[in-house]
Amino acid sequence: MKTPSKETQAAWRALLSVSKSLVESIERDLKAADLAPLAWYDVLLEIEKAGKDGIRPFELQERLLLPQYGMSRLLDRMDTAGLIQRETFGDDRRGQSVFLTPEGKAMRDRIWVVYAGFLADRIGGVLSETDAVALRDLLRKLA
Amino acid sequence: MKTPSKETQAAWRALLSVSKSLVESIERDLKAADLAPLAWYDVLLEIEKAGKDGIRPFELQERLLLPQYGMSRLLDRMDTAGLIQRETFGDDRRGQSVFLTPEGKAMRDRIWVVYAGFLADRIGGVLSETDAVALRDLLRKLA
DNA sequence: CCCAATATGATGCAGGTGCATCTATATGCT
DNA sequence: AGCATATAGATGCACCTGCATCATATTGGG
Repeated sequence: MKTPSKETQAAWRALLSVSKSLVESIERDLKAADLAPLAWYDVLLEIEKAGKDGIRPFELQERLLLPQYGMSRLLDRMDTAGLIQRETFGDDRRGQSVFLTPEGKAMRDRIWVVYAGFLADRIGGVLSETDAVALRDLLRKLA
Repeated sequence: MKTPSKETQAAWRALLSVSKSLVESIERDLKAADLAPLAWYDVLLEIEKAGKDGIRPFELQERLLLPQYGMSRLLDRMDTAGLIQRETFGDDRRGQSVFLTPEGKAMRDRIWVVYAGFLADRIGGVLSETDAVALRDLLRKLA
């Protein structure tokens, strides 16, 4: 049987526990500030980056690594919350294009205040620029 | 507003996406082999490490970073699946001690075959020992 | 000794996720 | 054109998770 080295196992355990702790931490911060969760931020950001033509749900799925049904329901909730709009368009009547509402844009901005603080504090405050680059490079090897 | 550097943001995005992808990947492998999910493995391992006296649920919560109700229900399911046993004991009649059944031990062993292969392949195969140590150290700074 | 505070674990409810499947439209092969 | 296949997105169902709260047992202060 293939057996991973102690170093491999230690790196993996650190990866699991650190990412879990950090995600839970930022999610708590967002909830405490009455803001939407991280997944919503990612969607809001992608839509905003897409610009005035909006973006197709299936493109969002691919970029954010969500399953199709997951994105469908996430967009449902964000729509209900008034943060996005979905419009069918003539080109392909199966599809739709997703846009931010002003409230969606405002929500992204408010989340970013908390999120940026978290990143600057919990990551920027702990890792030097050199460390951050090294970490990113090591993680990329795993991708 | 505090703004995290580009390097900080890139490291964070890599951390999020790599840990997510790897976890989904091992979960898929386990499911494909008809085995229990990762969280179950962690519990089975901790119980086994605890030895013949078993382990208390609240100790499992602390070690595995699960909320109390999460561990309570996880143990319910594992009990129903016949992998563990819970016994109340005289010392503190609020509490209980958790033990592996033979099936639980067997499940842990079978999961480890898949899990070890995954780690050796997807991490050990990609990172040198030096890389693995460096990654672990960088992640520890974030903990 | 008694009562408030604390610790251990369980549970009702609302909401989120995975899986399979469904509907509707578009494309391609003959 | 006609029909099989593929693509975009929605949804029913079972299960899982978070939150609040509960029940029970223990501890500590007066």
